[in-house]
Amino acid sequence: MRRMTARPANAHQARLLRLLRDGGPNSRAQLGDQIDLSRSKLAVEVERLLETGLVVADGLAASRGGRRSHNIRLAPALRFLGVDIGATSIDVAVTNAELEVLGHINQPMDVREGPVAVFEQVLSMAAKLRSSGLAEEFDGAGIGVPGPVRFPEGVPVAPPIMPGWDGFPVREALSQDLGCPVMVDNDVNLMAMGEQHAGVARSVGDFLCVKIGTGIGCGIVVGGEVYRGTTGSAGDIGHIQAVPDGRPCACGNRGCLEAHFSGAALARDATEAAQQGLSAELAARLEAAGTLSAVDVAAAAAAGDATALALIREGGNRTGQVIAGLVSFFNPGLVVIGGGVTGLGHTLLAAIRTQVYRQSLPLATGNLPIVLGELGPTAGVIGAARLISDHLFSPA
Amino acid sequence: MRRMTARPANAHQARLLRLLRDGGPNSRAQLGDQIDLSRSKLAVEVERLLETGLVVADGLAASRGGRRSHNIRLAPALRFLGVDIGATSIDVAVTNAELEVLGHINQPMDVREGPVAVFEQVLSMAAKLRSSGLAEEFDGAGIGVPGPVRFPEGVPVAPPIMPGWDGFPVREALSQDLGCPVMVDNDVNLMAMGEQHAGVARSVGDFLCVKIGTGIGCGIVVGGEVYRGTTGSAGDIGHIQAVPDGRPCACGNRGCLEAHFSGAALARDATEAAQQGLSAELAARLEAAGTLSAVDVAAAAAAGDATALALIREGGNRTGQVIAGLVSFFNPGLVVIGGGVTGLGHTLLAAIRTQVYRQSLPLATGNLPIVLGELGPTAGVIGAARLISDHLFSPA
DNA sequence: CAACTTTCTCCACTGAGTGGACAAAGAGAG
DNA sequence: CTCTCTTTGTCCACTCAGTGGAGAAAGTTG
Repeated sequence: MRRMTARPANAHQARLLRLLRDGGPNSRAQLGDQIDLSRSKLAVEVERLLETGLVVADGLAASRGGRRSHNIRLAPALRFLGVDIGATSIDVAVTNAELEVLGHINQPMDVREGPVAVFEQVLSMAAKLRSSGLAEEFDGAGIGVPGPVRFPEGVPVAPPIMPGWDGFPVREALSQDLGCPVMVDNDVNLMAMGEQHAGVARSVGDFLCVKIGTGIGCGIVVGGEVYRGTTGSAGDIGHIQAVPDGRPCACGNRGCLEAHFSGAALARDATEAAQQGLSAELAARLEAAGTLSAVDVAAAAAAGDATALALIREGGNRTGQVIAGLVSFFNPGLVVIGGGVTGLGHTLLAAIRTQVYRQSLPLATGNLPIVLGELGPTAGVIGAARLISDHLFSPA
Repeated sequence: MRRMTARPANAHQARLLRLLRDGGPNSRAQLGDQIDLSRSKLAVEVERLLETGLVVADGLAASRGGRRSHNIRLAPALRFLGVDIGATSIDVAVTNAELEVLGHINQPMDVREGPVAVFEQVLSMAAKLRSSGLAEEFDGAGIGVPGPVRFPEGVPVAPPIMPGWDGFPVREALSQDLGCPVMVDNDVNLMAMGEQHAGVARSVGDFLCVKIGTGIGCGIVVGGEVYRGTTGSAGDIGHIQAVPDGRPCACGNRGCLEAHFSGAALARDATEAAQQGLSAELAARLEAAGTLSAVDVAAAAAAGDATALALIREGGNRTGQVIAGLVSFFNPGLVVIGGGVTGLGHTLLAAIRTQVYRQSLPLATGNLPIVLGELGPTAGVIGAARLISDHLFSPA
């Protein structure tokens, strides 16, 4: 089953694998410039990696005025599977060892159906990708779930929106089914890793990645590493109080951010507004579809509907207030906004920025970019692939 | 001048020095159990440390059924200076290499007098400790200032309550004056390091340390290391909005936590209450002293004054709400409450606990102790000594 | 073809670290 | 007191990671 039987034997080899993953194919000489090793030692370690098959030398590069270099690259047949389980859909992608997405499919789904039903879908999607010729087998898989995870074991804990998943051995089950190593993490953390690897957060050490979808979560990256907290629930900002004595939330409290702004809350507020006759635009869409979603609000806003715009702005203000607090506390070098609601675009971003720049101190905001994620739905799957590759490209 | 000329030559030696600092005197055999080195190699490194004089072997320990062991300990003459500059007072202490406080003095002061005047006081306090025979010279000094610091350079940046300190080269100036290496940090971070080294936070990897004094700040420890943020302002929670459209704050905004609860805010509110005739107890104290401070409120509360208790409770609730948000976000393993206002004791702690346990999700609070710091004013100076010893006990 | 670059390989040498043998020094049993 | 066992510390030969220099291989430029 499992194909990538070899693992780097020491820290040098792990380092080399990551350099090749992040920097693409390279000559020995170029690798030598990026790693603190003599040419001799480097050659030895590369040789060993070639023996294991993790790395191949294919062809000669063009000369740069001297002897032509051998191109060293990660084994081109290596394949990682990235799975991003949201509240209402599944994303599955195949990547090569450089974490480039070779194929990506998406399906609607409801997490509340429980892990067994969801895994069936994931496996059939993986099979579909495999049968399309993108991969024979997978060398590793990363998977994100929309709730807190006990990271070392790869098991969800007390996930509010995923009844039936509590304690389910996701890592072990999927590893059995796929016949390869698996790592599990919170979906928000994977989005952060994705934007860090291939998106807006490259070369930023400390940043926050706020994902606004059905719920709201926040990935925290400290010194280039995802911070998960003591019990794996770090970044769970959806239940921070945004409005004193505000709307009741599913968690039992009142005024939680998530109760006031999220995909679900926005749909609810838009429906209310339509029923109260506040917006002809929204009412028409409700009439047509029978139900409203965040996408409808985005469309209405794009069409210039004042009510829709006001809803987005208010939600952005709430979110911005909470983020302002987090910025004061955490002093990040970057804030990334992502998730399904980014379809709301710059109206949302402007509202968030206004609040943060107004409320936080200049020292924290002076040089703080607040930007939309640039990878969209691929952030999660790339992050998932990166998670497992980080694991496999570390000393055994 | 400088006495501790030697520094550990490699990571092993640094590790050994820290083991001896944190675990006290030890035999070679016991050290071997705590470090991943063969006895032979260990003996070599210990021998080298003995040669440098950083470490001494004095006497034999009692036998445990075999050959008696030599006691290896850090040079008993090593002395660190810990300085904690608050808004209204200075704490200075001398410690030995194990960071035990040998002498500690405190003086009232006003940071707004500027760095030159304050440093004069610090130096005279240090001289006093020296002349009392506790130290001949200092091998290193750590200093905490009540504002953000550019850590690598040891320079305060844009400190709101310390006009005149912005950009002042604290590290370099003090190093010149004392003739020893100096490290500078935010006072709150030092308090966190102190409680981590010798207080309630031993053996906790991720925790928050909230210091409520003239202002409010929060030390953040991630994986045993202080997290300082991108510009050194991490943990600056005093200006998180606690009350929408609340009291005006010195920073220009409204409703900042610090404007509603802090030593200064409490004094102001108590004075108002006394003048409005809400509390005979507070009015009497105001009459007697001409002015009220947080200490008066604490005393009135201890005497059972309802108004004072209400003020403390309300402040605790505000603070607790903010901390609840931080707990959701950061998912710490411990929250420590410290600073001058801890004199308010369990009324304050109870209010904070109530808010946090009520508002944050069970997964984050399930096993979360919220406790008062156990070191009081020595936390800062111990943290300062630890800061410089961490620096000196690292490979050169 | 000569001169110069760049890349890669080979090899002798250094030095960190290991593990086992053994010496030193004590406790406890008979 | 002697013998055995335990604990601590020292010594030494050996392994292996890593270095740096010499030089071969394979180009470009003039």
